[in-house]
Amino acid sequence: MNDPSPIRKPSRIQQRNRKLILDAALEVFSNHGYRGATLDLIAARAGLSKPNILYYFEGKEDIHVTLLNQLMDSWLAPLREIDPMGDPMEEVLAYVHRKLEMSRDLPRESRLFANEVLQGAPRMAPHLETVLKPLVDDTADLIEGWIAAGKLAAVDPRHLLFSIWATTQHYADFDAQVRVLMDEADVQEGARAHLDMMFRRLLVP
Amino acid sequence: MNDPSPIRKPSRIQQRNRKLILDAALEVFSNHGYRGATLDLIAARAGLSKPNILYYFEGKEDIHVTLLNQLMDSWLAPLREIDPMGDPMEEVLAYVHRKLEMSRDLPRESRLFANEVLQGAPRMAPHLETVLKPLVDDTADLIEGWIAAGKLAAVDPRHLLFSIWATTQHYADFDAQVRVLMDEADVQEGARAHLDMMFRRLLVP
DNA sequence: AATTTTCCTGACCGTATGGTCAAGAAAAGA
DNA sequence: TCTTTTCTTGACCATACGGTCAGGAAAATT
Repeated sequence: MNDPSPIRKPSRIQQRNRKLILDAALEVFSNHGYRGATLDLIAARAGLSKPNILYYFEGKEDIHVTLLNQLMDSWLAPLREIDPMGDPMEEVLAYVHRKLEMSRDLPRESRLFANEVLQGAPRMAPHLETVLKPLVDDTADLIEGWIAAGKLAAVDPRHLLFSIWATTQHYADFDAQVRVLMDEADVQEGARAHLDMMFRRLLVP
Repeated sequence: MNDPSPIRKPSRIQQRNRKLILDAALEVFSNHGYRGATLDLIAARAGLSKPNILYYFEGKEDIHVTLLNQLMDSWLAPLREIDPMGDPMEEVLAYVHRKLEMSRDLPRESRLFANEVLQGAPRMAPHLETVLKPLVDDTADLIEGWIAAGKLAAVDPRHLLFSIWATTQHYADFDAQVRVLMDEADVQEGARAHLDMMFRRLLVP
């Protein structure tokens, strides 16, 4: 009479190996896309055998979905941090800076996300609808309130968010191109100054 | 004594079928990425048999590279159209608008390019170096000249280009996400107004 | 120590996929 | 018309890949 789904806290080995696998998978998926990634590659990078990978996850898709779910949280955190009580201009600019820092510190996550959306978000559509959309709707309302209060120039909040996402993530997603075109060592600082100026000028009432 | 590489003008059948194949391949590569695309899919979409595909192209990679090479031209055309004799502000804004229109009219090309660069541009690095970089260098010089003449605000020309590319291509590359977040019918017009305002405010001296 | 549970792997399987080939069908050239 | 060249395909091949399984090793539990 075995319990079909015994709720057991994961052992130390389980925690370690799942982490190893997810980290390896993030590397591989973000570099090769879903189809380009192979279990053998993930296994090799994780230092585990392929059957052992399948012991911890149900399959390739399970790993991918797990990564995407984890990603969503850390990905949207900066958006949730916007303080409705703060100064509108500074809140938005701080958000831009946080997103740019994420692009530098978590480029694999950015590329994983880009890959998924680029293919039409086949494994993430529900999450976009249930998690991202409500948050964006709230943020749009907040920004519209700030605009109505005369604190920000009149812009479409959604197009503003698109611009912020596009410009900041560009440095992670199109890194290969950026590196060809910029010899400079400090791309990050140039980007920071540029985006700060761009969004400041856009939003000043 | 057969000439090993007889320079023959392509027959009508050859022209038609190569076009069919490239169009089908563009569709498939841009939707599934390089690894996700299969010759069977391309063949089915082109209405030809798989061996026939291989009669016209040496292999999968050959098709992909051919597409990328063709892409580069049409992709950079709007940049070449910037007129050094024109009004700086209007030239840059016209470029933004052209890029946005391309994003709407040629989304497959945009996604093909994005896919390739996302994976580190493994099949396009030479082209970026030899074709894109010189053009960007020239354009950067042009913009710096305009800035020095007091016609535009002082911005880093390369970061400006990144911002233009990122924001305009976003509507093609992240279409799946845009569609979730915007119920509106006319995303294009909203984007046009938004980007016009953003870059105008950024660049006004 | 004995037993149970968890963890791990070599060998294997079915399918998908890029690519080949021999030979026939259709155009083009004479 | 006859011949040559171009075009087309069904059948086939080798490899890669996601996934399975039986059984052994290592931990944990008793």
